[in-house]
Amino acid sequence: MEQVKASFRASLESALPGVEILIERPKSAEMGDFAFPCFRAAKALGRNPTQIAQELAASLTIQGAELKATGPYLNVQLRPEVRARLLLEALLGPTPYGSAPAHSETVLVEYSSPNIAKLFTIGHLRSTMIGHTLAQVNRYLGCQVQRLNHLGDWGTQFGTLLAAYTRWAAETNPKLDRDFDWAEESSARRHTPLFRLFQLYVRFHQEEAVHPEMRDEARTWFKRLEEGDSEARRLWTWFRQVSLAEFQRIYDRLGVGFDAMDGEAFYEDKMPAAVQRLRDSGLLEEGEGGAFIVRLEDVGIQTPSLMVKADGTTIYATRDLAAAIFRRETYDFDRCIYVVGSDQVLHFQQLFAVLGKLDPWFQGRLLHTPFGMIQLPEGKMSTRKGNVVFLEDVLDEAVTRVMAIIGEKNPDLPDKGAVAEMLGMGAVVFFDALNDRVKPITFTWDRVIALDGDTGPYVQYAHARILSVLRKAGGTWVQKARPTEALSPAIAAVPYRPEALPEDLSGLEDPAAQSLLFELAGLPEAIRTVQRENMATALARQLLSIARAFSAFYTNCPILWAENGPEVREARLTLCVATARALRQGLFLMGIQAPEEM
RNA sequence: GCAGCCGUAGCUCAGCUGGAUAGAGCGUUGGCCUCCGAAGCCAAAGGUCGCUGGUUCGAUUCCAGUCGGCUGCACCA
Repeated sequence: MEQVKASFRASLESALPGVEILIERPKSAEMGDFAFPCFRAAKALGRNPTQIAQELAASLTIQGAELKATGPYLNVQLRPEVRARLLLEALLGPTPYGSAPAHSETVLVEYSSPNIAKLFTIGHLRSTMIGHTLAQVNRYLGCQVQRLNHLGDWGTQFGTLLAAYTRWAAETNPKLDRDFDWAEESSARRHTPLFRLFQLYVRFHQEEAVHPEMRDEARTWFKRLEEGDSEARRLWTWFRQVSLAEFQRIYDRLGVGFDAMDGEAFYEDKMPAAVQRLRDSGLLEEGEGGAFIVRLEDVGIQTPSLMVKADGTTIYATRDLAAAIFRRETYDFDRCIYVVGSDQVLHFQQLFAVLGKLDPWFQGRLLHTPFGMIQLPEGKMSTRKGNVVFLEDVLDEAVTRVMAIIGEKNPDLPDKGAVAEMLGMGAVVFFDALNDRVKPITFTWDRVIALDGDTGPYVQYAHARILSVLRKAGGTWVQKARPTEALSPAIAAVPYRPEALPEDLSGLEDPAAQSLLFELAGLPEAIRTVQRENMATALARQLLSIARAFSAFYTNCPILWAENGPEVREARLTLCVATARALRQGLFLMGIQAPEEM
């Protein structure tokens, strides 16, 4: 495939010296495999693009392909059997399709980053899954990736929690004691210590609205924590432990993992040095009320970055500063991607500006990939106010709905629970990836857990149907579509195993088969788009196109019919194997599993 | 007030660094299971791409302005 493109390019370069050659991918298989728009050439030569296309079509030749001038476009259309041969060779041949050689670029992805002592809401899904996909795709494309979970385990919010706990823990619920065995009741989420802590947190904010003086109480507690007060530290450690146990269960369900879980507290002892560096470089100035700030007007940011509060304590900007400096020393990274909501764009602009002033090394290496918030139909979600949708409720509801459908359509399915879990996660996670990450999402159950149409289960269904055909085909067909080892979140790619191709591929001349091949050809580019744009949309959409093309192929081209002859059967089964692998690989990069039956 | 993001079919959204008839899903209407899984397939209807200018051979895409919506604007994260 790539050789054909290269030879097309070479022919064009010799025919049109001095003209920049940009080869595009046509919109559909009927137009061809490669397209050369002649507009630039026309401008450079001062001639009519349609005429140029016609002349080129007449004068050039490409082995195994037809050159067609369609208006101002010069299209290369491979002969069906050549196209099938080249693409299957690329998909199943000795070299994994679309992979890139490993290179030394080190990419850090900071994502998920939940706050300790709060429950995962549907809002946390976005950072977690976008980050996971970016980590997977960058690793797949050969980068050295470090997955960082910047836990929100420090800050004034802990003052709030400590104040709330010491005020009301005993009266609210005697069982919410520091010695409470959280494992005892962990099955009932609404009764876990984490949920009770969450309730205390909400209550404090409610009462604080009436009694503003309580705010000082929280601030004092945080100061005690920051100064190393033993009681504050002891409670903090317990809060953290309880929270992490809860978080881990959700990460396990989503198949998400991390290489480092250093939270904000980890950087606590690294902040003084960071602040001192700012001071030494003359960037730190005293602002209103005795706080210390870095002015950024000269780089177009009117709001200064506050680094030390008037009471001498730190702020999240200080911790992000220390974290970036630490990460430079630890990883010597080429890129650091912060997957954080779009409500924090200003914060990251400030942070990057401060770091850039402090050390030009940081310039161009830091990237904030913002994403839109999830809102409820009635407005913004607020943990403090308590009107939130918990992520685990959404995951559970998705699984429940899938179970109901399985009970109706495939009641004899073995291992229903595991399959329902894969499909439920698939629905929720795929939905998150489907659209541009910067756009806000209004949460409704039916949207987020849709199971028909452009959804994860649609792609999973196509995969399951392929496996069903391969099972019926017998022999080793199923093995060919299976990975060689169990998949885990720690690896970025489904293990690759080359396959020999049949001699005769005439069974793939049908337009539906050709169309499927065309969509499969688009997968590597979609994966590179994910890396370039730092969002999974292109990959999710390409998988849908492949699944759709497969469904059409499946209904139009009988695979197992004996009257077709063994050559046709083998060619179509081989295409099935290639499709199953592509779907499984693509879903896996997104953190979605593909069951063989559903 | 200043800054950023977003306005594409009834609804939810794609549209790849400007380019071939603007594409999907949901919903609506009508077809398709005595042959591989109907969680599916096929077809129809539905759009002056918010508005006005500008750049260009060519703008949904780039620029300016304008209207509408969302977000942020120092001691929360």
